[in-house]
Amino acid sequence: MSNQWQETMLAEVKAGGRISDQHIVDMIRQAVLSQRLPPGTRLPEVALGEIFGVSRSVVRKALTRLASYHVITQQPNQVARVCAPDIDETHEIFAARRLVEGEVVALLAGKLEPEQCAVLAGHMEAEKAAYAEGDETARIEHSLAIHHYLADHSPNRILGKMLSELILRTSIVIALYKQPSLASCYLEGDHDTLLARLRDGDAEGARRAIDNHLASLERLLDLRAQENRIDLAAIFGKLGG
Amino acid sequence: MSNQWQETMLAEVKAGGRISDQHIVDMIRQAVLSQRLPPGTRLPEVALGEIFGVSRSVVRKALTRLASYHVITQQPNQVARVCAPDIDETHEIFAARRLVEGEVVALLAGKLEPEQCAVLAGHMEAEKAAYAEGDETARIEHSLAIHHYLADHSPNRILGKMLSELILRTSIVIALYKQPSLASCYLEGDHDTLLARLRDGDAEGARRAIDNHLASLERLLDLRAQENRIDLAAIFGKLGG
DNA sequence: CCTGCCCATAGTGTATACAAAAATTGGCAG
DNA sequence: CTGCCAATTTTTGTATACACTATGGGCAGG
Repeated sequence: MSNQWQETMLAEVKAGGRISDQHIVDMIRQAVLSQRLPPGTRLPEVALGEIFGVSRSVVRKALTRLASYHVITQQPNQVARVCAPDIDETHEIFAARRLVEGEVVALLAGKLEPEQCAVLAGHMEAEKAAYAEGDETARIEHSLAIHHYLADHSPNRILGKMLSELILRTSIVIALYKQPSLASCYLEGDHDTLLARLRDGDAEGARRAIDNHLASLERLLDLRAQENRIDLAAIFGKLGG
Repeated sequence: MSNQWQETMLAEVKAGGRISDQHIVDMIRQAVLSQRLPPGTRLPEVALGEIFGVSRSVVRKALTRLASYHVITQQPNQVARVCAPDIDETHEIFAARRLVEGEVVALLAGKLEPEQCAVLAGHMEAEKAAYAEGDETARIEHSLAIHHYLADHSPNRILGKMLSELILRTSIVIALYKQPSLASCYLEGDHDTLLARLRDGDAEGARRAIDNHLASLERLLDLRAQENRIDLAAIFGKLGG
């Protein structure tokens, strides 16, 4: 449990000063988003308390909220863990996100100011560059920034919040089910097509673009016969060690 | 603060036995759904603790979760209150619900077993009867049962959960903005039309039916120039008392 | 009569103690 | 060597104490 993300958080704590449950929620969410803490990771309350320099009360509040957001699972008397949705749930997450993000971009089509489009375009450029350099961490960062930007600027703020949550859950399942053979889940041109439709004010085109994008992304995952995926990993781990 | 719902809850507590935060969440949610606790109601932690016979720890956990579900609002150092969304947010809630519930019924079209349709038909009959008798409480109960049944049986469970939450939030805004002149928000035939489309397996028809239904419902509310709605209530209260 | 300040009260924020449940480890028997 | 049981440790569940913040009412001053 003495991993990388802990040190990152600790550093941030020491720099920032007072820490509230909101900060803890944000940090853990960020760590999950950027796939620094993988699905299934144990999150004991005392350990988190020591890391953040607060008592269990605050940690518990943060964990309760993270559970509401479906970032972690909490079963009675058991340690909280980062969610690890099964295959069925993964399909449902993607379907829900297609619906919600489709509506958000449809609402957004033709409503973005030029400078807002420029922000999106900037992230797209950066994403492309990061992909070219093979910097997958940076690429994910910019890809997420694009989708979160859409969520944050949704004319319907409720759909925006829903989309934020679905982006997070999508990140989790990508971390879980990404085909090991693939170095990246980059889909060349998808984001550019979307931006073009948004600029044109083509609501239905934007919806289709996002729908295609997410469908392609889902296809990049390995979502067959789950059964022993985890058991195999354990076995290989033993053999390798 | 010594209202009706408290007694109902207390009775349930004495009957049931041990109470967990989940029970508290359910009871408060139910009380909000059935409009027994109106928007803006104060929910102090100690009072709730005494009512349910638990300490603030448990109450706090329940409140944290209710805040995540947007049932209550929690601002630092202030007492929790039942949410009272403004007009803009009300429109957004309805728009989100149209999208989500539309998709749910589209997915459900042609997939319901005859006995499931019978359950729905039963609630619709009961709703109609309650309306005829002027029993608005019972009518709301059955109307909610219909929509919750759809949510609970959504093939996509994630959309189902989202719909549940949106139904709850819709109840809140109806309680807030219902035109005082209207005795009921009953829309004759809407639910029957929906059931017919579901039976026929007409996905798009079902989507349209729900969309119409919700649009009509929204139109029954008084969503003009909010400004002094609350102030007026306070003034009338003073004059009346 | 109205306004602004101050204090009493109510209520939340956080830490901590103790109890109970789950996970782990070790040893022991087969 | 394997499987099972028990003791130990880890971890969560709940209550409670104390500190801090907001709220409302009364009082002095204008």
